[in-house]
Amino acid sequence: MKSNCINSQWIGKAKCHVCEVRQLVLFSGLESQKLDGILQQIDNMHLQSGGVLYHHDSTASHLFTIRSGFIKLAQQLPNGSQRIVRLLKVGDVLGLEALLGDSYHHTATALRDVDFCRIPVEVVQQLDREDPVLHQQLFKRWQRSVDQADQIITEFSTGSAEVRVARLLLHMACEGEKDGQMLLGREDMGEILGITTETASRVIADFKRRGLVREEKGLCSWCDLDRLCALSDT
Amino acid sequence: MKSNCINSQWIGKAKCHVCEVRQLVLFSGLESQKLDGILQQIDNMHLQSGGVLYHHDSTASHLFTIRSGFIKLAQQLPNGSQRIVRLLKVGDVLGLEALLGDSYHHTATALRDVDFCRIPVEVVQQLDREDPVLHQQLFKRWQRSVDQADQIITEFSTGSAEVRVARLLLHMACEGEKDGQMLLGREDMGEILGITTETASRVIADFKRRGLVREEKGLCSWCDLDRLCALSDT
DNA sequence: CGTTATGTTGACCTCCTTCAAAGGCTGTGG
DNA sequence: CCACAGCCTTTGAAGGAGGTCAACATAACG
Repeated sequence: MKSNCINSQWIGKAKCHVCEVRQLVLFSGLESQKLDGILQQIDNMHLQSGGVLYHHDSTASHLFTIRSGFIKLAQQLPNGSQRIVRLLKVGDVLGLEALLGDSYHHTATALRDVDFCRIPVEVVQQLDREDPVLHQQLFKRWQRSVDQADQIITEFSTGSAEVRVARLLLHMACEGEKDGQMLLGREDMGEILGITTETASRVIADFKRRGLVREEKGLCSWCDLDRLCALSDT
Repeated sequence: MKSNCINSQWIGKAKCHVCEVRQLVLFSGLESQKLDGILQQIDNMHLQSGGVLYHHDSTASHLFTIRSGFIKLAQQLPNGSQRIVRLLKVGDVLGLEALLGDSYHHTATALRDVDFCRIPVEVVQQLDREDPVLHQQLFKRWQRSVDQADQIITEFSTGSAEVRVARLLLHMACEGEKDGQMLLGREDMGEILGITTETASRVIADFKRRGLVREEKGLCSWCDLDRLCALSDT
């Protein structure tokens, strides 16, 4: 077990130059020789569904980049419940606030088994000073966080429950892996969409009856993108 | 009239070294001599309530920083209505996406008369390359955008209408000017909180009857912070 | 095989939306 | 100065969507 990652499993040192998501991840713009120097500081790790990468308010010492799987960022509400504020997938970076010396602003939890790289904040800070390419990459990642938050507001917190669920399914279908997109648990759906677990369940069950989606052990084996799309901008 | 700012009024060249919000705005960390060189490129402008700083999807050629007043950032929804995704006040920076060569991601509108500075993106890009202090400032501004978006999700898009309105009033009271905080129009409230204009009106009217707030020509002349606070984390 | 977590469904009731109309404030023109 | 238009706020009535609470089903697991 490593600090910061609770119950995560260490896989090995990062191999960014042969990484299949090279085009997506943080160091995609760096030249190979520059890259080699820093690889030994980056850990390639695995965490199973439900595992926590970091907790809200804990000291932010690393940035993370997702190699496979999904991660949710959640914040605690004053009344005790929690709200999911971001849904992250392959190529996304989390923990940028570490660069400012802040504590983490969210609790990051794996929605299914994830592979990710864990990068010490000092490594990124140093590269940021030296390399204008990474520098610009960081701007892009930050902007991406903003855009994703805006999406949660406009798509997932606006409109009827039915419409929100339809948008979420479309989102997962587009962003998801090719073979059978994952279907979120009803509770997670509720916390993303600002509705109750029961309502999420009712809508999904209704969609299944209407033949809009088919579910096979937690996976969405098929869904009618056209009709969902039509629903989503009502 | 200047490009990008519709019906805005030009006041003069920026005088960052004597700016009363110096501590807040983007260039607060720069040394004076460095500052002098760039001031002639920064315009100090005024826009009256309802005026538009920039439109969604228009070419992003400037960043903006607010010297006084309030600005809302809104996005169009597929069905035609709009949703406010951010509420900006003195010291906040908007239009950061310009640094990435994007178009603006929102429409920025003055909620009341605003003074702001308009900075060409090239100026910031150049300083960003030369000055590590500004560089770090930009990270901070981007993170602030993220935090503000998260706040819209957790505080303004979660809970009952009453609770949301209470949180919004508290937000305006804390962030607002000292002498009589402004009260938003009911339509704006609705678009921030994800409720209808009528519901916003009903809640405010009810608050007034219960003695939680007093309104005098668009200004909130008084409000019971304690009771609002108690309401807000229900 | 009981236990626990998760999904589904029903009944009821509350809160919010919708549609409609009336009241108030401001600015404009006669 | 008054009348009127236009905009925003307020209020009412009705209906519906979603929340709440509870029961039951199902699957995973020790």
